[in-house]
Amino acid sequence: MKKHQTTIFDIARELNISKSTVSRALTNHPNVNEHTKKLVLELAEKMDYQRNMLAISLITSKSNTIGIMVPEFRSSYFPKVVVAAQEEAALNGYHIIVSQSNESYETEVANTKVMLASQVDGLIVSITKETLNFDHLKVFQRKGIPIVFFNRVCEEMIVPKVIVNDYEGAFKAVEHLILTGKKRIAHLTGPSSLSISKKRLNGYLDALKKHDIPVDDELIISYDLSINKVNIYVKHLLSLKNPPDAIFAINDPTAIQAIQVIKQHQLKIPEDIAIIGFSDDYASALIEPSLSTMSQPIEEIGKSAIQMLVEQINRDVENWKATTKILETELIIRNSTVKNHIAKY
Amino acid sequence: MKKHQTTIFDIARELNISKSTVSRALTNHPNVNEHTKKLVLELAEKMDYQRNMLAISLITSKSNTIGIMVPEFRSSYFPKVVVAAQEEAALNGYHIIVSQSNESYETEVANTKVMLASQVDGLIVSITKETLNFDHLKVFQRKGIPIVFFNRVCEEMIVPKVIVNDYEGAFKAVEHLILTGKKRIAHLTGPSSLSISKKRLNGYLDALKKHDIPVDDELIISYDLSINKVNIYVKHLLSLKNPPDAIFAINDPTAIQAIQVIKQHQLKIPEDIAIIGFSDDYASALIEPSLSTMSQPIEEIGKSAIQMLVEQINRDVENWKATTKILETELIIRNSTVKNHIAKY
DNA sequence: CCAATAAATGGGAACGCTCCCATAAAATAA
DNA sequence: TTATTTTATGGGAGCGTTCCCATTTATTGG
Repeated sequence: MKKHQTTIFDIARELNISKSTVSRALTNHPNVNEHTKKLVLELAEKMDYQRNMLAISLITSKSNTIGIMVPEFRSSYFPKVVVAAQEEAALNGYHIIVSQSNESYETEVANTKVMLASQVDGLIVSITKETLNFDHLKVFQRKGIPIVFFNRVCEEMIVPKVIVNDYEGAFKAVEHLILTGKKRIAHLTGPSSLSISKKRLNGYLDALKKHDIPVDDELIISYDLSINKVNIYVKHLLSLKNPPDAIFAINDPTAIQAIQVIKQHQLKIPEDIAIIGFSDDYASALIEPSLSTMSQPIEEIGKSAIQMLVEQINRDVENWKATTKILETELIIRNSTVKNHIAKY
Repeated sequence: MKKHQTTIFDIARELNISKSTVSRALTNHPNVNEHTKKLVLELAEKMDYQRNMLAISLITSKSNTIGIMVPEFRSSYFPKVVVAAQEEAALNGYHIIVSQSNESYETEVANTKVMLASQVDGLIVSITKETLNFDHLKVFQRKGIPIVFFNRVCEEMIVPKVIVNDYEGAFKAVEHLILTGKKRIAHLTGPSSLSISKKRLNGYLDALKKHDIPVDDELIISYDLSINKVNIYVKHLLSLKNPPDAIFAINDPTAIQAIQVIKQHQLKIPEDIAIIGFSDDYASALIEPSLSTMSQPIEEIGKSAIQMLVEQINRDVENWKATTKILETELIIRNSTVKNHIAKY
């Protein structure tokens, strides 16, 4: 049980002045006697006084808190975004409260209530793979609390978004595989409810089309992103009568898992089968063989999302903007697609 | 600018009843007419009502917020702890606010003020490598706000702590190197201000002593944990007239970096030089050669810290306990110390 | 049918602070 | 010296709740 915390009233009593004067001294208000101010400041220090942001937030109806909602923390992607967002938020005088929904729609909805109750001034969110209904997020718009989406965005809501050019990233990844001579390229993708799945799939399809490679539905596997299932699907691909000579995985964890399976099958990477991922996770450069991938500017994503959110927070609801910031991806060639490639990084 | 948020007063006005009745309906108080309650609940739902935790926290002087202070987010260790802590906190009805001090004492002190102003109910903290004075943390004790340390603890403060058995972990790691036949074992350690550095160093020394291996100060390098400096020190070690045949690194990022350098020097791992780390980072199993390491129960650490903190929060200050929970490490043998070892994991 | 008890409701204070308005004290102008 | 401005201070309301006490309304017993 917390003790009584020193309040401006305690200081006022001690100094025999009014709480108003103490408040002024503490907030650097011009109308205070320098001497009084000094006394107050010294006593405040001595009494371990710390202003109660709860009370201030209540008055100003501004909590200086930004909520961050992410679907999971298993891959390194979301933790990295959160870290970058936290830093940028701090620079802007906000602190963050983070909720993670474990890819569950129900949890996401529940977390939404917590955010509301905590009086967040704004929200940056990446939805779960299950989220199809967005009423729980639209509440925020109605209440005049801005939202910025990143990575996994809601297409039907007209709000700011920060994404990477998934289509083009996928296109470049697949084209890279083609240019290294691969002809039967499989694609391990996520659920079609996520726009990133759709966009990356389209990039994949269009790259094949451009190079006149026929699309084989057998080689396109859409799964729920639970990493332990990758084994099954990769084994399945390898067991086809006409197996793929390359795999484009929707993200690096998937690709890394695929590499493990392929190594167990004694196949040579990239000669027998090449692999490319998406996101450039920390481990991708370290794994053997090192993983070619499309890098995303993850820190930039977290930072931009916060910046766009802070702008919205400071705007009246009528002046809300709904710009979508599209960041570019970059092809990182490593040994999983090109033997003995000397990596830039 | 946020709009006016629905309050119990708005609901009361609409229904022509008093705010007290609305409050009772909303909090499941026994003394409300079932019918009134139903009306209130329905209208609350319709008006997107959400209780204002700020106001409630102000009254109850309980914010249901736990502060987490960590020194950095570059290694995967602290993010993992934070994620685990967040989950456990949520289970206990708390949300967390995280601050990261970037290994700066000044920032740590500043963050401390934010925590206080945010009225956290408790704090779990791992100090920076620079922190030698603990006044900023002792304030919390005086105010009756409990602290639990983890990983990098403050020895002079008598509060609960969650650590791993660093001494024994180091001892086992070094003994493992000795048992694989290594005789000149270097140690890359952190600054001596951190108790983990001291304890791991002692484990290292005692393991050598037990096996009658002379200590060579030339082989013990203490550095500030900025990962880019590892290159310099490892190169230095390799250039010695009598270079080491093994390295025990204080943590996995250091070990991984060391592996990169050693590979550049065309030395064979583990034949020419073996490496062992500490913590079992995600990348350690994936790197080539895979890294032997002492695994720590990271999730367990975050979870325990929160549990111990919550217990303290619910106790009166006079009954505060100061138990130290020591978790065990486990030797994970991989290819950086034993050629072609079939890993358990 | 009226007193006594139970159930339901209303109103005020309080949490710690800021902000506005009123007042008091000091400094300047007439 | 008195009026006027400036500077410094005090007091009250309000932010959105909960909690306590008082009051009203409904229910039960004699």
